[in-house]
Amino acid sequence: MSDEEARSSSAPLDIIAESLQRERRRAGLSLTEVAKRAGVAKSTLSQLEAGTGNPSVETLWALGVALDVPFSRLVERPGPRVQIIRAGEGPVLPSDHARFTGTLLSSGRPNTRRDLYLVTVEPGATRHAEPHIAGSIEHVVVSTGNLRCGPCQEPIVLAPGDYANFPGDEPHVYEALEPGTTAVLVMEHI
Amino acid sequence: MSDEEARSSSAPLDIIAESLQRERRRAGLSLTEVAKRAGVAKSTLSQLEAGTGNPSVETLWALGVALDVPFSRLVERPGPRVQIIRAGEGPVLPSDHARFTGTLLSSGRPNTRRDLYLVTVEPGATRHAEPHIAGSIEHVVVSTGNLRCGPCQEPIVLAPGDYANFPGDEPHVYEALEPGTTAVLVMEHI
DNA sequence: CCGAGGCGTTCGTCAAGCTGAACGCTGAGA
DNA sequence: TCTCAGCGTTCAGCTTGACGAACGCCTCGG
Repeated sequence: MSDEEARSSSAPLDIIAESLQRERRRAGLSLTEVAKRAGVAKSTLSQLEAGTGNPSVETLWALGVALDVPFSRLVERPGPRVQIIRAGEGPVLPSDHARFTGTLLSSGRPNTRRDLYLVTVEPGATRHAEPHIAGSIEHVVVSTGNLRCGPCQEPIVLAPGDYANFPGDEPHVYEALEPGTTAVLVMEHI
Repeated sequence: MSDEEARSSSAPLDIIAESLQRERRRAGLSLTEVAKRAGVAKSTLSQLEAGTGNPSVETLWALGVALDVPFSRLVERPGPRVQIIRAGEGPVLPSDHARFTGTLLSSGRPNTRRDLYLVTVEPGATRHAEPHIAGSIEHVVVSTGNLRCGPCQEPIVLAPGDYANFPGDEPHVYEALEPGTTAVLVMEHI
């Protein structure tokens, strides 16, 4: 990339500059006011919003508190808007067992932190899932049927409406106890 | 808090110190190696892992890249392990309409970025939800019944298994078209 | 018409983060 | 046993971020 343009994605400092200004505007606050609340010099904030400067964590943290947004909102870029996936549509997870289907409903790009699946499981075969990347957590809400799932050592049984979460970074199982078992799976990558 | 102890939660610099060391160990890398990959002096990294120092964003970003973890992993604290909430249990969302109940299944602390709800809606009343904090997105998967939901201007109708997401930071509605309508709601705060 | 108050930017000064070199330490290998 | 390579820590220096004051700009209100 040449110089000033097309850098609208990569550099963290530019993302911070954008985020800082966006969040401040949305809060309807003046630069002066935010600087005062955060306890940083307004000159510092001015430079940060201009993309100049390389804030320390303490400075950025203080600004996050003053703007009342989680820290990570300031260092990452926003996303799209509306999506619908009808039952039966959407990309289907490749599965070793025909009795297990997982449909990817929502996924962020590589550095995103949660995937949303609709899974259907039929009795007769236990799906042994290999561990995913470290730190991931799986959240399961059963819609219909009964599902045994969880870490291999300590699986749990969920009925419709039941919810559980467990580590996804160690071996775990999915097994239907009734035909037509469906569940919503939120795979969270921290 | 007195001095060194019990500070295991608040200060961002301590969180960073922990995270940096944890991620480095899990990657099986030496401090020297990580510093080299990230292009920062190993003295800098040493101080950061010791909790001394207040890194700039560029430095921390480089370390995140070198460790191959998302930036936010370094500035936030890990979580618990396993949880189950049986149908009917769990804290219930206060609602203006008796015909709408939302049960909080999973939530992080204030700075967390997604809440997981099980909602049940009965026909007869439309729930007008006030906008939540900016940037939030709502993901809905219908378990049973039929649900009309979405932004006030453009609501959509979902059948069992259908999925949709829409901005949660503008007015939106939930309305059941059948008795016994239930859905899983992932409220994502970016 | 013009002074007051707020806004965001720019400039010198000072403290603090980042650096590279030197240090003590441990373990493998001749 | 001695050596050497690699580890993580500590120490002066230079660079740079954060600060406060002064500046130009705009909008009210007398």
